Amino acid sequence: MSILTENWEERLKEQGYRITKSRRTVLEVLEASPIRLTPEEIYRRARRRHRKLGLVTVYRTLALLEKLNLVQRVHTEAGCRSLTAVRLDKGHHHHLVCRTCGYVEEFPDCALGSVLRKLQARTGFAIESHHLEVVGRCPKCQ
Amino acid sequence: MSILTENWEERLKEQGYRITKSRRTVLEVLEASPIRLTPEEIYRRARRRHRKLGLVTVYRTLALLEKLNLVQRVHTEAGCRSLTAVRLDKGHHHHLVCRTCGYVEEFPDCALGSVLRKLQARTGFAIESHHLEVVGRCPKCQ
DNA sequence: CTATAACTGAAAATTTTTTTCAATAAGGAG
DNA sequence: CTCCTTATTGAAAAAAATTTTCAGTTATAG
Repeated sequence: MSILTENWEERLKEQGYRITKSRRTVLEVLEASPIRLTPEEIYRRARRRHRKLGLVTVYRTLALLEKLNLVQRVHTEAGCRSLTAVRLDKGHHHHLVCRTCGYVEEFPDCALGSVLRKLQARTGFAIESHHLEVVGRCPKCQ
Repeated sequence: MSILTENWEERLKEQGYRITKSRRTVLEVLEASPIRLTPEEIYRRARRRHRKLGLVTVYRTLALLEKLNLVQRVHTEAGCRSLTAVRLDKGHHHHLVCRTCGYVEEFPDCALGSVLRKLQARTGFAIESHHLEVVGRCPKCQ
């Protein structure tokens, strides 16, 4: 369990949300998975622990966990439906994703500071954020 | 018109595809738009020039143009449905996107070479590609 | 323990995308 | 230019993904 998700209950409570079996289960499923999962996959896995769980609740829970930055969407050319748990509480990080099995690894360093400053100067944009996704094959899938 | 899209007809023909009014119109709509567009938006604009065009054909055409790298998907937190024309034929490039109006600007320099080499060495991944999206507010929207 | 407001599941609705299939049209051969 | 083959198209239907509605349930503050 990561630094971040250790205190997920507090995070929810702080904002007035309740701690429920559905939320706990969805988060546990994502935490336990080294690979990215779609809402449907999360639903199937979560139902093994929580029989009455509905797919709708999975969607709602994912939206909440995403808003609280406990969970993130993984963007790839194949689609942007799957999600992964946020494991580092370092704030800024990106994803290294295996094209074959979906394994996701976080990495904190992107060294884009100076590139973005130049880009901002050149274009006149007020740059607010950026999103980097690195795709390859993990050691097992090579 | 960009270097790339100047010879889109040849590109299609090379691969055995035909040049049709639908394909021409969809590509023209995307080329003429400084902002990213969803399939639905492309359909609405394209129909002004090509009345009988069907939404299905827009989807099929976009899939083809994407495969041929004449068009690209723009990924943002708000969703990954919209597309933009590829304007530079420099090969590698990324997108700077306005959060407010959807204006898209390409930029070629990401300076990630050494970061990716280190990442590959550290993780054992065989890194194949990466995707960077920078979000901000364009000069007009600030 | 109780009250209350958040949360839930099921069903239905909506939105997005894909498939099917008969009709049409692009473009090479002649 | 005309014919022929085959890619392409539009419409309808189907499938897939996501969201809304609503009545019943449950977490938790007091």
